[in-house]
Formats: sequence, C-alpha cells, structure tokens
Amino acid sequence: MELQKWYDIAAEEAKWQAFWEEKKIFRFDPDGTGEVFAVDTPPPTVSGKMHLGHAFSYAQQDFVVRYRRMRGMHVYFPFGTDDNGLPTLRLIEKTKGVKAEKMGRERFRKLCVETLENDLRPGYIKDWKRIAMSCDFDSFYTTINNHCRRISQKSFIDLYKAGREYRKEAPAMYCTECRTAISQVELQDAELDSFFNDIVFELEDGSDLIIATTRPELLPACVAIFAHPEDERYAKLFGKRAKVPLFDFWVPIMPSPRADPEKGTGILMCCTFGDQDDVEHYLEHKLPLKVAIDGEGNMTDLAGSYKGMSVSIARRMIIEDLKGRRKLLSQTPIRHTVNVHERCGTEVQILNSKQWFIRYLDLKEQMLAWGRELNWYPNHMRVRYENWVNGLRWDWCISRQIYFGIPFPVWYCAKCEAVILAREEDLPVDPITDRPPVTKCPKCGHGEFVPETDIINTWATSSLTPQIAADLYKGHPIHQRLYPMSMRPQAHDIITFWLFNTVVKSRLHNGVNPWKDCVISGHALDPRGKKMSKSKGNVVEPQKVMDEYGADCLRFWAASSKLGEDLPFMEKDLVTGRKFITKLWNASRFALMHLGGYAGARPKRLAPIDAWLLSRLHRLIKGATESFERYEYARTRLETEKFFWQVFCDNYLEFVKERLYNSEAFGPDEVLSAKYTLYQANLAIIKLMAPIMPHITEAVFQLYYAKHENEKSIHLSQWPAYDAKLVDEKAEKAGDLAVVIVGAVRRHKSENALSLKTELAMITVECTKQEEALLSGIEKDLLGVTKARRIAFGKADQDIPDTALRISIEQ
RNA sequence: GGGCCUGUAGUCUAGUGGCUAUGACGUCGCCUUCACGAGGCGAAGGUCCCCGGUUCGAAUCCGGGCAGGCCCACCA
Repeated sequence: MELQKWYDIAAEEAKWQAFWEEKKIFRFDPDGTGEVFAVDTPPPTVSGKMHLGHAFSYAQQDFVVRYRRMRGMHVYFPFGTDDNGLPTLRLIEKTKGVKAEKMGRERFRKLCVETLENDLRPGYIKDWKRIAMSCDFDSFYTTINNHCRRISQKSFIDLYKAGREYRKEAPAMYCTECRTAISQVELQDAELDSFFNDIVFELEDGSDLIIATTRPELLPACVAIFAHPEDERYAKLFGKRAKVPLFDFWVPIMPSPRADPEKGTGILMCCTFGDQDDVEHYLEHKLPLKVAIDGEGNMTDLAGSYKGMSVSIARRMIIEDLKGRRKLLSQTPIRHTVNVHERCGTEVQILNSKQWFIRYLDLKEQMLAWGRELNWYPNHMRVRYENWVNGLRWDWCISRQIYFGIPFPVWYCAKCEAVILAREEDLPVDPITDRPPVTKCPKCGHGEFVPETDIINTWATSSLTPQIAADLYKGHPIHQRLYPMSMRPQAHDIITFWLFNTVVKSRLHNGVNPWKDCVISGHALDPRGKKMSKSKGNVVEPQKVMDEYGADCLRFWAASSKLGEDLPFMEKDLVTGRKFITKLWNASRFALMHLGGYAGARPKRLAPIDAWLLSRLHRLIKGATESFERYEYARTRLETEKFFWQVFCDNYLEFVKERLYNSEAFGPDEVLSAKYTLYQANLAIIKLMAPIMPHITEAVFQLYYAKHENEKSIHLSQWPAYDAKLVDEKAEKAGDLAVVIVGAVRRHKSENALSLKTELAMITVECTKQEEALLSGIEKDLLGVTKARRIAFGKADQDIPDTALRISIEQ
C-alpha cells in the first residue's frame, strides 16, 4: 500500500469536506430509520465573521451529534441563521454606511435582504462548514425568511387569540438611541460616574425637606414623595405636601415600605418614570403621569425652559439653576450601576408608550416547574434559569419601533382602534403594503384601517426555532417526530434570553417543553483567562487558527474543557492537537502497512499481549461511551488520547513488531492474532476520536477500513461496541507486568546513555511463581522490545510485594 | 446584597473517600530507532487556596474564611 509520509492538514481537510458535501454524508433523510435525535441548532446572528466563542460552542455540539449518529440514531441537525431585527439593522447600517430612518422603510428593508442574501450570509456560513459542523445545511432557515415570518406571525395570532397578548399604553423600557422599546433581557449593567444631589423641597409650613437624587432632570416629572411608614423623622408629614423647586408645583407626601430610611435622606422622590420602583408606585397609588422625557431622549414641554434639551444637558442646567437658587445643599460624587441597552450602551429610560406584551408574569410557578422537567447538562445551569424566573418583573414586551424585522400581522380600525388580525392563510403579511382581510370594522363598521408599523422583537421569533426547524418537514410523516426535539445546545450566556423564551413559547403554544436535554457550553477566553472583546484587543480569530492548525486541532482544543466550563485559548493545545494528528497518522500508517493482506479473519486464540490490549481497549470503549452519553466529550477525548499514546503506541506497537517483522519465529495463529488485534484496535481508536477530529479519522478510515467495513464514511459507521467478554483481568495483569519490565529496561538504557537498540545479554526478573506464570507466553515479545538475548525469572521470596519487581540487566 | 461555578507542578488540566495525585505544554538529560527527529526514551518539578471538623483514611464530604469568574438584584 502506498502511504504518503506526511499528513497535510490543510489539503486533507479541504478534501474530506468536499467529499462529505459531494456524497451528502450528513443529509437528513426524512424517510430514514432509527430513533430520532433532533437538535435545535442555535442560529448564529449574522455578524460578519464567526468568532472563537462560536467555534468553541458549535464544535462541542457537533461532538455529541456525531456520536449519536454513530450510535445509529436518526439525526436531524438543521442549520439556521438569525438575521432579524436590531442586530442586523445595525450591521447593515455599519457595513453599508447608511441610516435606516434616512433611507425610508421600504428601501432599507430591501437593502437588508439583498445584503444578507448576497454578501453576508454565504461567507458567514462557510466558517461553520469549515469547522466541520455535521449539519444538513440544506435543512436551512433564516429567521427573516418567509417560512419564519409565517411561523412568527402565526405565533402572534395564536397567542392573541389565547388571550396571552395585549397592547397597552404602559411604562416600558425604552432606548432613546435606538428609538425603540426594549425588554428586560436586553438590559446590561454599566458603571457610571454620577452625583448624589441633595435638593431642597419646601414644605407647606415653609420649612425644608431634603431629598437625595441622581436624576434631578426628572424633577418636572415628580408626582409624589415617599418615606418609610415607620420613619419617625417623616411620620408627621404624611398627608401633607411639598413644593418641587424650580418648577414650583406641589406633590403629596405618602408612606411606602419601599422607601429605605438608611438610603440618602430616607426620602424617595417618585417621578414618572425614573426606575422600576416609580412604575410600581405609580400603578399602586394611581398617581398622575408626567412625561418629562420624549422618545428621542429630549425634555418635553413639561420641562418648561429646559424643553428640547437632551437629558444630560438638562441635568447639568437644572443643577446649575438649583445652585443659583440655593436649593442644592450638596453634591456627592458616586459611582453607580445603571441599566443600559446592550446593543448601544445608552442609558435606558422608562417611557409610557403603546406596546404589545405577552402576559406571563402570572406563570412564574409553572415556569419553574417547566425548568425542572428539562434535563440540564451540567445540572447546575438550571439555577440560572430559576434565578431569572424569580427575578422577572415585567411582562414580555415584544414590539419594537424599528425598520427591519418581522411585522405584526395587525391593522387597527381607524375609528375605534379594534384589532384586525390577518388570516392564517394569508401569512406572511406586511400590514403596511397588504390590505386587511376585512373591508369594514367588525366592531363599528368603519371602513378605514391603519397598519401596525412596529415589528416583532427578534427573540419572539428565535424562541420558535424548534417549531421552525421541525416545520421544514411539514407534511412529511417525520414531522411529528421532530418536535419536541431531543437536544438544545447553547452557551450559558443566553439561558435567560433564548432558552427561557423558547420554553415559554413552546409551553404556551403546545403545552410541552421544546426539548428533553439542554446542553450548555461555556465560553472561550483569551490566553490569560479573560473575556475576549474587540475593545480589549485580545480577540483570537478562529479563521486564523484554522489557517495554521486546521479544524481538527481547533476542535481538539474545544474538547479539552468539561461541558459548561470556560476555557482559555492556549496555542500550546493546538500544538498538542497537531502532534496527536501526526502520531495518529503514523501509527495508522504502521498498522496498515502490516495489514496489507489481512482479510478480517479471527485467530483461534488471542496471544497474551493481544488479550491485554483488547481488554484495556474495551474498558476504554465502555468509559468513552458512558461519558459521551452524559455529553462529557472531554473525558472521552482525554481517555482515548491516553490509551492511544501510552498503551497502544508506546507499548503495544513495540510488542507487536516482533511478530510482524519476525513472523517466521511464531505460529500462524499468533501472527493472525497480532493482525486481528492491530486491525480492531486501530479502527476503534479512530472511531472513538471521529466525533472530535473528523478529518484525520476519515482520512485513515478511507485508506483501508472503508472497503473492508463496507461503509461510505467513518461518520456513518457504528460506534465501537463494548464487549465484556474481552475484559480479561489476568491478561491485564500480565501485560502490565510486561510494561513494567520494558520500562525498567528503557530507564536502564537511558541512564546509561545507550540507544534503545542496544542489545542486552540477559534480563533477570525476580518475581513470584504467580507472576512468572502470568508472563509465560510473553517472553518472545519481551525479548523483541528489549533487544535482550535471554530473559530469566528468578525465584523471589513470597514477601516481595508485586509492585517491587526486581529487574537486573546484564549487557 | 443574593445565587451559582472555580481554586491541583512555571502554565493549562484530569481526578466526588483508598495504589507513589492524571495528562499535556514548557524545562533538563539521553537516543540519527526498522510508523513517527514534524519523533522516541528518561528525569526533575506539588503546602491539591487557607483554617477547622467528620473518618482508620480527605484533593474529594461538612462548616467557616480568602481569591477569581459568571448570572441576577439594587440604582431615590
């Protein structure tokens, strides 16, 4: 057999990827057989380039999917991209240098769709193919295509009909930079420098009341003042009023348990709206609404002379004016955390506006129960879900005032504002360009309608990925077996977004959990263990890593962390992966060289050293299989690697050489036993590593095994089967003793600066009768490895512990 | 402020009650070896974060600290 001496990673990986694609190895066959294993693949947000965190997390998913496929399961592993909503809008604005509002809705939408289709998406997906995701890339969706629009709009209609959705003018979190409402999950913390301002309010009797605030610009929106009901300092003021400085209007002073006597002056100024507490006070006490800030982040009429100023300028001006009137007692600089919008970092305002909500705060108990029904890997990730549910304080606001996304399938009667839904058979619709399905309002008979111009938040669509993916096979009998799905793989940072929302939607629509198992991966960190970010300049690009080391090495690295654990990127791990590839190639080359004429026959009896190897191998298979069943691919990698290097290469291959190069000295069955074992062990090793390093293992498989095993690809072959009959403790003891003897000889040669080839006159092993018996049948193999002319077994006292074999060597 | 995770050679890491604590990278020494010098063999390197407890026995279990990370809350 002609075997190339070096394995060229770049050329081989390209070659096998083309092979898989051409032969459609990973195509999903809906008519296939076996237990379905359906995967809710995360659709990555199209953002220019795959980053290392993606490579890390997606590689880990692919390990377990490939394993399941080799276990004979009917794998459904679709692929989608998320290219809907605000992130895409921002990306297009940036890459094309445009502003959505300036372009106009229609032109901008068209630009988005075309840019995605022609420029961004194809190149983006290539990276996922390059790390060898074994997805069926033809079972494909994008969260903005018609398939997803239809499902998303139908979801809206169904939940509306179920009474789960309402449109309401209500306080909602709002980003004045992006000019849209946002939801709780889109918040991020930011540490900002600010001032605690002690401001003087005037009481009815003319005395002062000091209130501390970080947001003086909200003074015109002040509607009440609260103090703790048991706060003796202020008890006498309840029911009285205070005058807001500068703006000179009176507000009531009321008790509220939410006011903390320890904080500031113990007085809480309630403005509509400064924070969540204000909202709750507003609702609880039915306070008036005073809007001081508009949707663009500027002061309204209410602010009088400050009208039109931005929040930050108004804040400064108001402080100046308070100082001027001696109404500012003091300013204390503080550093505090505020909520900002995760997309743009702008401080979030709470504004009253008309938004669509999914009502779900009443379901907290059920949500917790749903979370407990899922299998979490690793288990502790459930806590994050529960924390989130326990902390929920808002219904889910799903409307966004932006230009790009899936429209609400809704019109309103121009007269009575009745909600007119699209008909299901018309979906997807765009109410701006499409006509409503009625000509007269069913409520008031009016004939004019206005379209909803908001779009549905992207998470309200991507939380439907299980249904979206399954519905790609709608109408086929397989359809109903694809949902609920088997597994949701994802990283831990989006448990509160994507995972939680998907559970909610699936429950509300279908009353079931969307999947059985949640498999949560960690993050890729920089070499110093820090988070990677563009601003820190510590970003490692997976494309560059693959240029140098290839996908197998990158995957090898990704397989070195336990599931759910973050992992620093270490170039040395890539080097280790490359060494592993070289070693695997060379060991396989050796095996295949000697298997030339081997046709698969079994020996009548296994030689002792072969029994030892196969016994160890089957223990490995058992452990590796159990680990993979628990999604612990890292353990499979670790143990396979150890077995391959230490047991198979360092020792077994050395033992077996004697029978292969010097076969006349052995019986035919002993030689056959060697070939049989070599064949089985090498095949098992490449199969165990196949999910993690798909290219090198395919390359070896195709050299020889594909034909003999009659398989198209190693990735469609069967995972090694554990055979308990091959686990042989006696053989293991014997083989391990032989390894100890070889180790002693190697140490002797190394310490004496001798080549391992140096011949030895005699090795004397002092051991017990039992041990001598175990070693019988291995002498010839031992002589071969040690290059000794004779081996003798001296009698040892029974007292010698087995670990202390005494080995003497004569040159 | 609450919750969760993590702490093991210079570095990364395995190890949920029992061999001399795993492996890799790095370091040092030796070996041109018939699969592999893009290698091999060998060696050195440890307060298993600290303190207490349980136990015949603790890296492992319990309690209390300390340090790092993440999630959430607070935001007057």
